[in-house]
Amino acid sequence: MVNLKDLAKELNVSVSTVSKALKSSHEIGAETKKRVIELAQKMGYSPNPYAGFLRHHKSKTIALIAPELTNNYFIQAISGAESVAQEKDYHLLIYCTNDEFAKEESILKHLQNGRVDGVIMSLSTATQSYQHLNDLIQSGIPIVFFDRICHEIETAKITTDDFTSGFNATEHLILNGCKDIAYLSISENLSIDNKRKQGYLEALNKHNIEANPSRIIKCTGDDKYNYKKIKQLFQSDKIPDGIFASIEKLALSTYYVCNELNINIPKDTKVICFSNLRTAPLLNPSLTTITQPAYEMGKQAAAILFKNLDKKRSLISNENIILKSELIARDSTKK
Amino acid sequence: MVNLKDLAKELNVSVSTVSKALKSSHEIGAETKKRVIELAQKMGYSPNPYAGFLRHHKSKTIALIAPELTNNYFIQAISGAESVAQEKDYHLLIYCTNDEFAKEESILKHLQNGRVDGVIMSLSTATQSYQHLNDLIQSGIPIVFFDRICHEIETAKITTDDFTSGFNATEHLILNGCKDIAYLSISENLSIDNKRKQGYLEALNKHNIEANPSRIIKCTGDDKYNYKKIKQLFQSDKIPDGIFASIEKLALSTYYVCNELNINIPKDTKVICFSNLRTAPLLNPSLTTITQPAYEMGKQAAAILFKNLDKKRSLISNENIILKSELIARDSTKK
DNA sequence: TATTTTTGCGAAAACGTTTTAGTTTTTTTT
DNA sequence: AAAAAAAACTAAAACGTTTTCGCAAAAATA
Repeated sequence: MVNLKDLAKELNVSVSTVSKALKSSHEIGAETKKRVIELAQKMGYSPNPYAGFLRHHKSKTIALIAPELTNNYFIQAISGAESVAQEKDYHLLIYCTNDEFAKEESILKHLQNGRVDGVIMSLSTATQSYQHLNDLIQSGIPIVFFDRICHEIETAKITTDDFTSGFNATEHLILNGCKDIAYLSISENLSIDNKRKQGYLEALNKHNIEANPSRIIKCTGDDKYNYKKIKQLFQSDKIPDGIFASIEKLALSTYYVCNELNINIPKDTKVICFSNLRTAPLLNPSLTTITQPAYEMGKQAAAILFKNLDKKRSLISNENIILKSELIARDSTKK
Repeated sequence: MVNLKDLAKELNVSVSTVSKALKSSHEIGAETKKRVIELAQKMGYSPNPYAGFLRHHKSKTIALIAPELTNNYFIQAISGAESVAQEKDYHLLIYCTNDEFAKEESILKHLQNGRVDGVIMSLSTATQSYQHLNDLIQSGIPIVFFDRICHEIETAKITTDDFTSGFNATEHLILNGCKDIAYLSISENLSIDNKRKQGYLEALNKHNIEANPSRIIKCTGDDKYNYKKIKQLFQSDKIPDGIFASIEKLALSTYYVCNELNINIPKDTKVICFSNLRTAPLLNPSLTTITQPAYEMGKQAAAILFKNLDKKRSLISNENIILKSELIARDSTKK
């Protein structure tokens, strides 16, 4: 790997001359500049990013932390963030917490030493304390949250209109004839889950349907467990005539359960869920979804982070950016 | 951000003492070690990764370059690589080429300065020359290829048994009654595509079916274009009774076309494809797939890269690791 | 007790940049 | 012609580590 010293020696000039020539400083004569630039080109010189860091303390790198990677929502968000990073000539580190609090803590601790200039993240479902987040921010590294945000921390947060979407989803089921709707919850720790649930409750309330606490099913990150839980739901005397799944995989588990138990969707029970599944129209039956603008959310999260990185101060002021989700009605909720 | 100097000043010892104490060097007395470690803990010291790089020239970072991110195969592979990186205490940079050659070139050029210790990559469909790959390797940064590999470069390559799988897929269609099978090709530049196609041709040959060149449909990265091309195929006088799609999205386009044209799968035409779609069993009809062990491929690619990073020399010796794909028969190819 | 060895620590160089503060030479101004 | 200013370049410090070398004091050995 060729460095400034190599170039300097070859040209019989000093290292500082080479450095300045490459930055086209006015201190260097036209002739010298030309020679330096040509040789640098020829020898394939590229400044060492880590040496540069030591001077100006900018790593040109950001991190994105997600609870899962193999998830249609997150991968689209990552893709959005990646596109902005690439455009800004930044580098993007990816970390996955696997929805484990310990891993989330450990990852954040590893980032406290200046490896990255900023962080974009979505909380793990297991996260209930926020010390690790505050620590990172205190050490001068800003965080922007998206989707699974942390209200307790002052910074920018990108979400969708979860309450409204939860309300609309539930009302959509009601308007299609559902009277006994179950809500599949992913985690009480998550604000998005709570908002969606509140929308659900509000819609029931508006339509004078009494909310039944036993119809709020607490699911987890474990597919097997969820499957069992949902199966129980459909093996009881009275099965719900509508399912509102807070996240995609809970709806898919519902599909599998209904397949096994020979329950017809949408005749016996209707299903709607938050989802970024591209094959939703091709499912059997096609799945009614509330689709979040995941790619756009990733883009905006990155954009707002970069906007703040340009400033001096590392604290990002509190800001809630709320994008709209789209309800796409398909056969799984047909009357 | 607290550094060694801060700790040294606070404890009235030298910087080198602090450094050694933290590495638990035998040169430092037990008492001093304890004081240093305790203060470091208290002040939240974490060594600056970039300063360290300058000494030992290890960035503890690798890059993964993929042609797309929003793709079930690649995201699983990324997830596999991420898990290994995290286990090895490495950091993973993600880059997406969008299947553009220029972007692939530019990304690789940006990595030549030592930002990463190694690269895991899958070629863009547009890549036909390999200078940029050789340049990177020449500059001391090893590359491991997975799936969309480059035969022309000596290094480790992780693939699946594409020829055999292509053969099996085609034979599966034939055994289910297909006599006129179209192959949807994604790019002639890609070795995986060629291998799959050869498997297809070999199966036809074995079963005494004459290969028809017009049944090899050259698709691209553009969904709209592919849709049109496939639609044409199904609007001709004689439609194929079997479709073997080289990649997932071409099968999905086929589903959409058949939906629109009211062509019944599997009655009118059967469909099989390479796919890592988790909802394949839930599609209408459920989709017969050849599923690659994507997560495992990502893991192995990372593992073999790390194994070589431990060694001194940066050249990875030629090695072809071939994993098995699995054909999962579902309704889309039912007799 | 005199000598050697060990222990515990510090000074300084090195990694590859950038930047500040010179220094020399040339050019311009008075 | 003397003084000032500008141009073109260099030396050296700095960023935060690690590591080599050196040195003094203490401990072990002769």
